[in-house]
Amino acid sequence: MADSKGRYGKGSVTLVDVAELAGVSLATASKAINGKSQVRAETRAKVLEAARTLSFTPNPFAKALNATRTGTIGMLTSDLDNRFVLPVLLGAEDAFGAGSMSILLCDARDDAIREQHHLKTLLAKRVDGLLVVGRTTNPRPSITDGIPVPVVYVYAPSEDPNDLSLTPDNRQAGRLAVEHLLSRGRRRIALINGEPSYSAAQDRLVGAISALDEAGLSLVGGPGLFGQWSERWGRACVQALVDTGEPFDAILCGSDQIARGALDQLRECGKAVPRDVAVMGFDNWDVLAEDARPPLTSVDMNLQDLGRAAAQKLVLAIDGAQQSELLYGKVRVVPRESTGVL
Amino acid sequence: MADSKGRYGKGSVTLVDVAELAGVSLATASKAINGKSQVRAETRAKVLEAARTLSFTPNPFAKALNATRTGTIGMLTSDLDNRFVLPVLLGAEDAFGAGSMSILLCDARDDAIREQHHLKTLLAKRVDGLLVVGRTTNPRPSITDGIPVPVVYVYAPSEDPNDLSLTPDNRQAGRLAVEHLLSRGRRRIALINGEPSYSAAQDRLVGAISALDEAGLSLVGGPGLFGQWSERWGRACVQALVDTGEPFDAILCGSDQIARGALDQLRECGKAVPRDVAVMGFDNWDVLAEDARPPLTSVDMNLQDLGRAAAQKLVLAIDGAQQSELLYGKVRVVPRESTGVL
DNA sequence: TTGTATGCGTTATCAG
DNA sequence: CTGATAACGCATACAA
Repeated sequence: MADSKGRYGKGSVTLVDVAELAGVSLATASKAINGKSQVRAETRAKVLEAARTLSFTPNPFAKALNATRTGTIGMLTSDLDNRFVLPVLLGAEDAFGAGSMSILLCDARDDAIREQHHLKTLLAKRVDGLLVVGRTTNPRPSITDGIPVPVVYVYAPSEDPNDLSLTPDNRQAGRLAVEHLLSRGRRRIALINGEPSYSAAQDRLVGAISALDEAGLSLVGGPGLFGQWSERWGRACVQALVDTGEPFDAILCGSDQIARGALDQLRECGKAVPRDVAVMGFDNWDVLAEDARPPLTSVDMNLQDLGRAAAQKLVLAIDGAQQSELLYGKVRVVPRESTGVL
Repeated sequence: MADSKGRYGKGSVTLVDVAELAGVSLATASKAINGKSQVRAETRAKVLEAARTLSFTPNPFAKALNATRTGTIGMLTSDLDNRFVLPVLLGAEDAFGAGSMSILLCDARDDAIREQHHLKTLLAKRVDGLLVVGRTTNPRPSITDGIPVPVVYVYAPSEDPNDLSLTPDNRQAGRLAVEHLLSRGRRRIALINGEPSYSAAQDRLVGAISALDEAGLSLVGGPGLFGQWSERWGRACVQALVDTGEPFDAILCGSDQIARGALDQLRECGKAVPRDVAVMGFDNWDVLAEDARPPLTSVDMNLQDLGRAAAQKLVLAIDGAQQSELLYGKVRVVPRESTGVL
């Protein structure tokens, strides 16, 4: 806060002012305010009262000069302009805010040079810890070496297994998706995947196949249907699938966007969803999923929880709890009409 | 940075260490590093060299203790979980980053209590200025009163005309949209609008009508087509429009989502786009617009530029340039196939 | 229980 | 040009 004149700096009220008004010494005022035990209750009350009437706010810089903690953490994002980092950011902000930590935001625009620069800046500002948020779930280079504070990697795990990373469980996502379709009585499932360079695409495929395996089934059209994360790709694949004449009763799509394309094309091909074909996607992007025709079943990656968990881990690490592991965030199926009546 | 042992605090290298190594006094070292003129070039070189070998980084808190500036600004968002604030955030981050200012991020979750709390926190951290980012373009309550630092409002302008606000020019957006359609030879234009409680919806309508007026035209179906920002609403309106039998050759949609719904329904009604009907939306949301069938013409609100401009204004204000006005950010039409061949 | 004195790392003001 | 030295606001060891 500021003084009555609404200014910082010279004009603002300091501990000395509070002490003066309370009629005690600087040291006593400090102890009273910081809840130290060696001060009479009565005195403490006086000080607190004085602090309140002056609307005293301790200068964080003077404080940080002695303390080891600064109460701020650095958030280093690779690409803010990405709808996946937003929920992570949100979750982290939520968790930190609850613990009265502030977050310093830096975005690297997916550029290593900028990342180095921002890293320097954050460390210069003496952040207590670092949260590194990736652009994809592909493992990314570690920055932990030589960094004097704890680092937690979210979304994109670190390549170094000695680091602490949190990433959504894409294998489990693939598995759950298939299990959901199986539970709806589907047996001939095709998978229209996204870009092969994304480990999310690969991992979901692995999960899906293993779930199918256990049921003695395999993917209609084969496991190699990689392409783009776009509606266009979804449409093209459905058309190709129909053209082959191979029967199928479900399409698992690598993303909600792909699923939207698939839905459109199925309609044009005269296939009813979910009667003839069940369709589901990944990400549970509400804007796309809820207004699809019919509303789209999707796997929610629980990104906000992931961000929250990462923040909590970081706080723990700052408090000295050394951890190094790769943690997988829980995911869940959100059923809607596209895979059958509820 | 940290010392060779990679720690902060007691272990880290200070200006004293640098001075010692360089064989000069503390004061001289300080001047040399801060580029003060009263120091021999030779001496300066020595100091700089020493600083480099020790990888000295000035302690920002000690610095801030004397200075009035802290080099950080507070960003107070109303709702991070909103795709419109992201570009604004990005632009601001970009502008601040270029000027070596850091941004402290706080999200109020659209809750006044939380906002007050975060405001307090930010001020306690002695931010040099505040950027308040709204959730919609509806004017929002001012927080400027009693705040000891400059405040700039982005996206949602302040209700107080004495504040400095930046908001996208929605009227101009409506006008440009209509002018674009007119330039494509369309004369019978309908407007499917979003929620009436959004001033964005109202302002765009005003702009559209005035442009039509000047051409001696008026909206097909009347100006009252308010509803939701959803595909569903777009579909419903198109159906209703077709049912009335009233002829139309263009549909201006309040958002890209609405436009997507409109496109879908037009196809089902056997209307070809853009041959029979031109369609355009607002926001230029790439994911929706580029993959639409056909790709959707849309008005880009230039949110990232808006954020950048706001950041620059804030820096100016921090430097003492008092300003108080409501600035409108430029918007632009991004033509795609849905309004005609290019 | 309270007060005094000192240090945290830097910048700024003076002398030299 | 350079170097002591006093702030800056707070916490804390130590003395009373």
